[in-house]
Amino acid sequence: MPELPEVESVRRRVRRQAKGAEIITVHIPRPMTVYPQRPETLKREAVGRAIREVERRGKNLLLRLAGGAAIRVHLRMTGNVYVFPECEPMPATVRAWFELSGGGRLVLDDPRALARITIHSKAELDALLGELGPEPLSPQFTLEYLAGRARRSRKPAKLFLMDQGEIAGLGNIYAAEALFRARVNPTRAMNSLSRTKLAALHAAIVDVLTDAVQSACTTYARPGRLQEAESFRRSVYDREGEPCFVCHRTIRRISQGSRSTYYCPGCQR
DNA sequence: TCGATCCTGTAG
DNA sequence: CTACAGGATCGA
Repeated sequence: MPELPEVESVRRRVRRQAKGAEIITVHIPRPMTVYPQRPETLKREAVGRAIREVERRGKNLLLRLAGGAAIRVHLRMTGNVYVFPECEPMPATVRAWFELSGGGRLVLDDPRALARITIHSKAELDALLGELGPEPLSPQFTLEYLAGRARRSRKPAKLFLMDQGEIAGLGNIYAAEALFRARVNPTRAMNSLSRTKLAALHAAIVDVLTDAVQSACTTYARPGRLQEAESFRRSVYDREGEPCFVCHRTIRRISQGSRSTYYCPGCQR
């Protein structure tokens, strides 16, 4: 669901509202939320600890706790995290929540109940995050890196971009939008792209995500559904049958890896 | 690489 | 009613 830009907006909000607070109690109204761990484990390891920092790695939201452990929140398709004042009633779709010192409640809200919260030691978390590719908005994500990985991958470009082990944080929307901006056909095998195309794709990924982070962070101040940022203009995603803004041909939808891919058959050859 | 699975909401 | 949804994982 939320992709990197939306998770980043959540991170900034949660950091402002929860950094420094101590976790007083833990409530897991929906035990599956903690799968494959047990609610007891999360309670035992989190209660009494202060939230030292709120970070993001790919689509993972990380609450770094005093003492070295970290809580990992993955929002999946429809999750959202925010801090509620104690006095406000919580939605029925809250799947887990922490009572914080100072009276706030840090809440994981998720109608579809697919989001997950787990707690990890430093070593455990490092191993988990080690599976991820580089952050696309960090200096580690270079054209050299992309070209090196591309050379070894026969995957269609769209699936490559969505592979969290290649690049961390792109999902269905921004992968499609980056391919459009780079004028790359989503079905093209990664190892068949020219250096020029790879350079365009690298730049497009950075541009699209930079724009989207900007939009997402201005769109979400408070609780609500995390759709993609309102002010981000989709060029292809969910525009099947509509005209391309650039060449006016009809946007098409195909299936890749049992997900929808949208693209412009004129611009992306 | 596909299909099922975890779930609920919404659009058609 | 069915199809589909911005994610990820697992087994066939």
